[in-house]
Amino acid sequence: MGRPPRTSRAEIMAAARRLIDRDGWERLTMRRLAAEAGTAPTTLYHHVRDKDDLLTQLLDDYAERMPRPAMPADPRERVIAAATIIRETLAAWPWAVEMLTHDNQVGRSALWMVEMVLASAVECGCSPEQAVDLYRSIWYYTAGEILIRANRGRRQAENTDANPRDDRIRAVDVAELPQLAALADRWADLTSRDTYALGLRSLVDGFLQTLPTPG
Amino acid sequence: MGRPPRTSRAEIMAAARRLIDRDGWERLTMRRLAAEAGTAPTTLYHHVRDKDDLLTQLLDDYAERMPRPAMPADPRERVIAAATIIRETLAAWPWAVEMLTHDNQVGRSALWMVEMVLASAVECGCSPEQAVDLYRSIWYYTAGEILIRANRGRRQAENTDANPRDDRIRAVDVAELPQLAALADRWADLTSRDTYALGLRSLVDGFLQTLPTPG
DNA sequence: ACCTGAACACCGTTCAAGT
DNA sequence: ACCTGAACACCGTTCAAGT
Repeated sequence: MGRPPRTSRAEIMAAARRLIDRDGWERLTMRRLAAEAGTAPTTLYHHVRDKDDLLTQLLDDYAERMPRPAMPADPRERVIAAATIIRETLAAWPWAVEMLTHDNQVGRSALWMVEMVLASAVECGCSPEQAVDLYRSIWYYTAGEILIRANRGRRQAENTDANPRDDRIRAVDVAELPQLAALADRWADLTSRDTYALGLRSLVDGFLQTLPTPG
Repeated sequence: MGRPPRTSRAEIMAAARRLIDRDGWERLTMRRLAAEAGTAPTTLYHHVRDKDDLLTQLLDDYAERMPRPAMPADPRERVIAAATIIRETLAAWPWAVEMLTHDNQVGRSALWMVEMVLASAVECGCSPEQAVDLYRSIWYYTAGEILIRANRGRRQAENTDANPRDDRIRAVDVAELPQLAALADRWADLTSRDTYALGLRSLVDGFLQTLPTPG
């Protein structure tokens, strides 16, 4: 029962996706993955170099599935739109961001979005160098937003009556920290709103405004 | 030899700091920490609830050591200055950011910096809600920058001749990705520059510019 | 060629037992 | 009260042996 390859790369990847979607990204271990794929843990090492290699391949596969919707004609709006797609794609799979900050390569199949930001920025009047600077600023902002938001969600799930975490904000010294004290009650609400678009637009507008207007 | 407490919280924290500074944040384990502190791993659990608790205490201690330099008079410059201090403080200890995105509470002793941003933003003409939005945008940008930069450094160290990682950018399709192709040779240089201040200023300027000018 | 069990060198944490 | 060894339930990875 078994001379032809019984376990394929595709099967392993599919099992990994199932595992992540069902149990969460942090529960993906080689041993559990092997169980999910129906093989021995050691067999996996015939198809991937190590766990890092597995994750990289997983990420590339995911990036390939990313939608490539039509882009607005206005270049500035195109920068915004491209960033928003990056953000929405990654927000749906926040583990990918954790991966991206660790193995910081965007993956071949996501490069078209980097290109989109760069080309649009140049159309807005940026030099190539400035385009890279803008792209990097947007990426920092986006990666930070997703990471923090993802872990916020996870923390909220754990935040039972037994271990409340917001006491620090609540018990704030009114004299020394008046703004925080005044906002303490509304802090949870205020920080749970989605303000990604607002900050993104501020960043892009603020960056482009320093350039000489074309024409 | 041993009825009075031989191991104190302070000793454990000092050992943890030594371990992190010497071997790096990812090498901090309960077992290694115990060895460094000269006790049994199980003894640690008398002084901290679990590893997460240890890290939180470690972070609070660190935040307390943070400098509180004089702030500029101009409120907009104060926003910039406060953010820059956050960034510089955390950049010196990047593991803290990783911690912060996981256990997303700034720590009591860092709250004065949040207050600084909020109060300055209000002085710039923000409503309290807008001040929170600006603070959050800045925090996303800052956290992302530090995380990505920290892991960039780590990756560079590992990037031997044997496993080059920049091939993706180099082997880019000139027809489909012209901007990237044109920048390929300079990509490493361009992305290693420190552009934190530039992006921060863009973000703050872009945000504040949408407000009605006071006076 | 492909798969496997046993083994190595680790983790965080609990708990009954020691002083 | 404070500390401890043994143990539990895990990790990623290697390697010699099996079909």
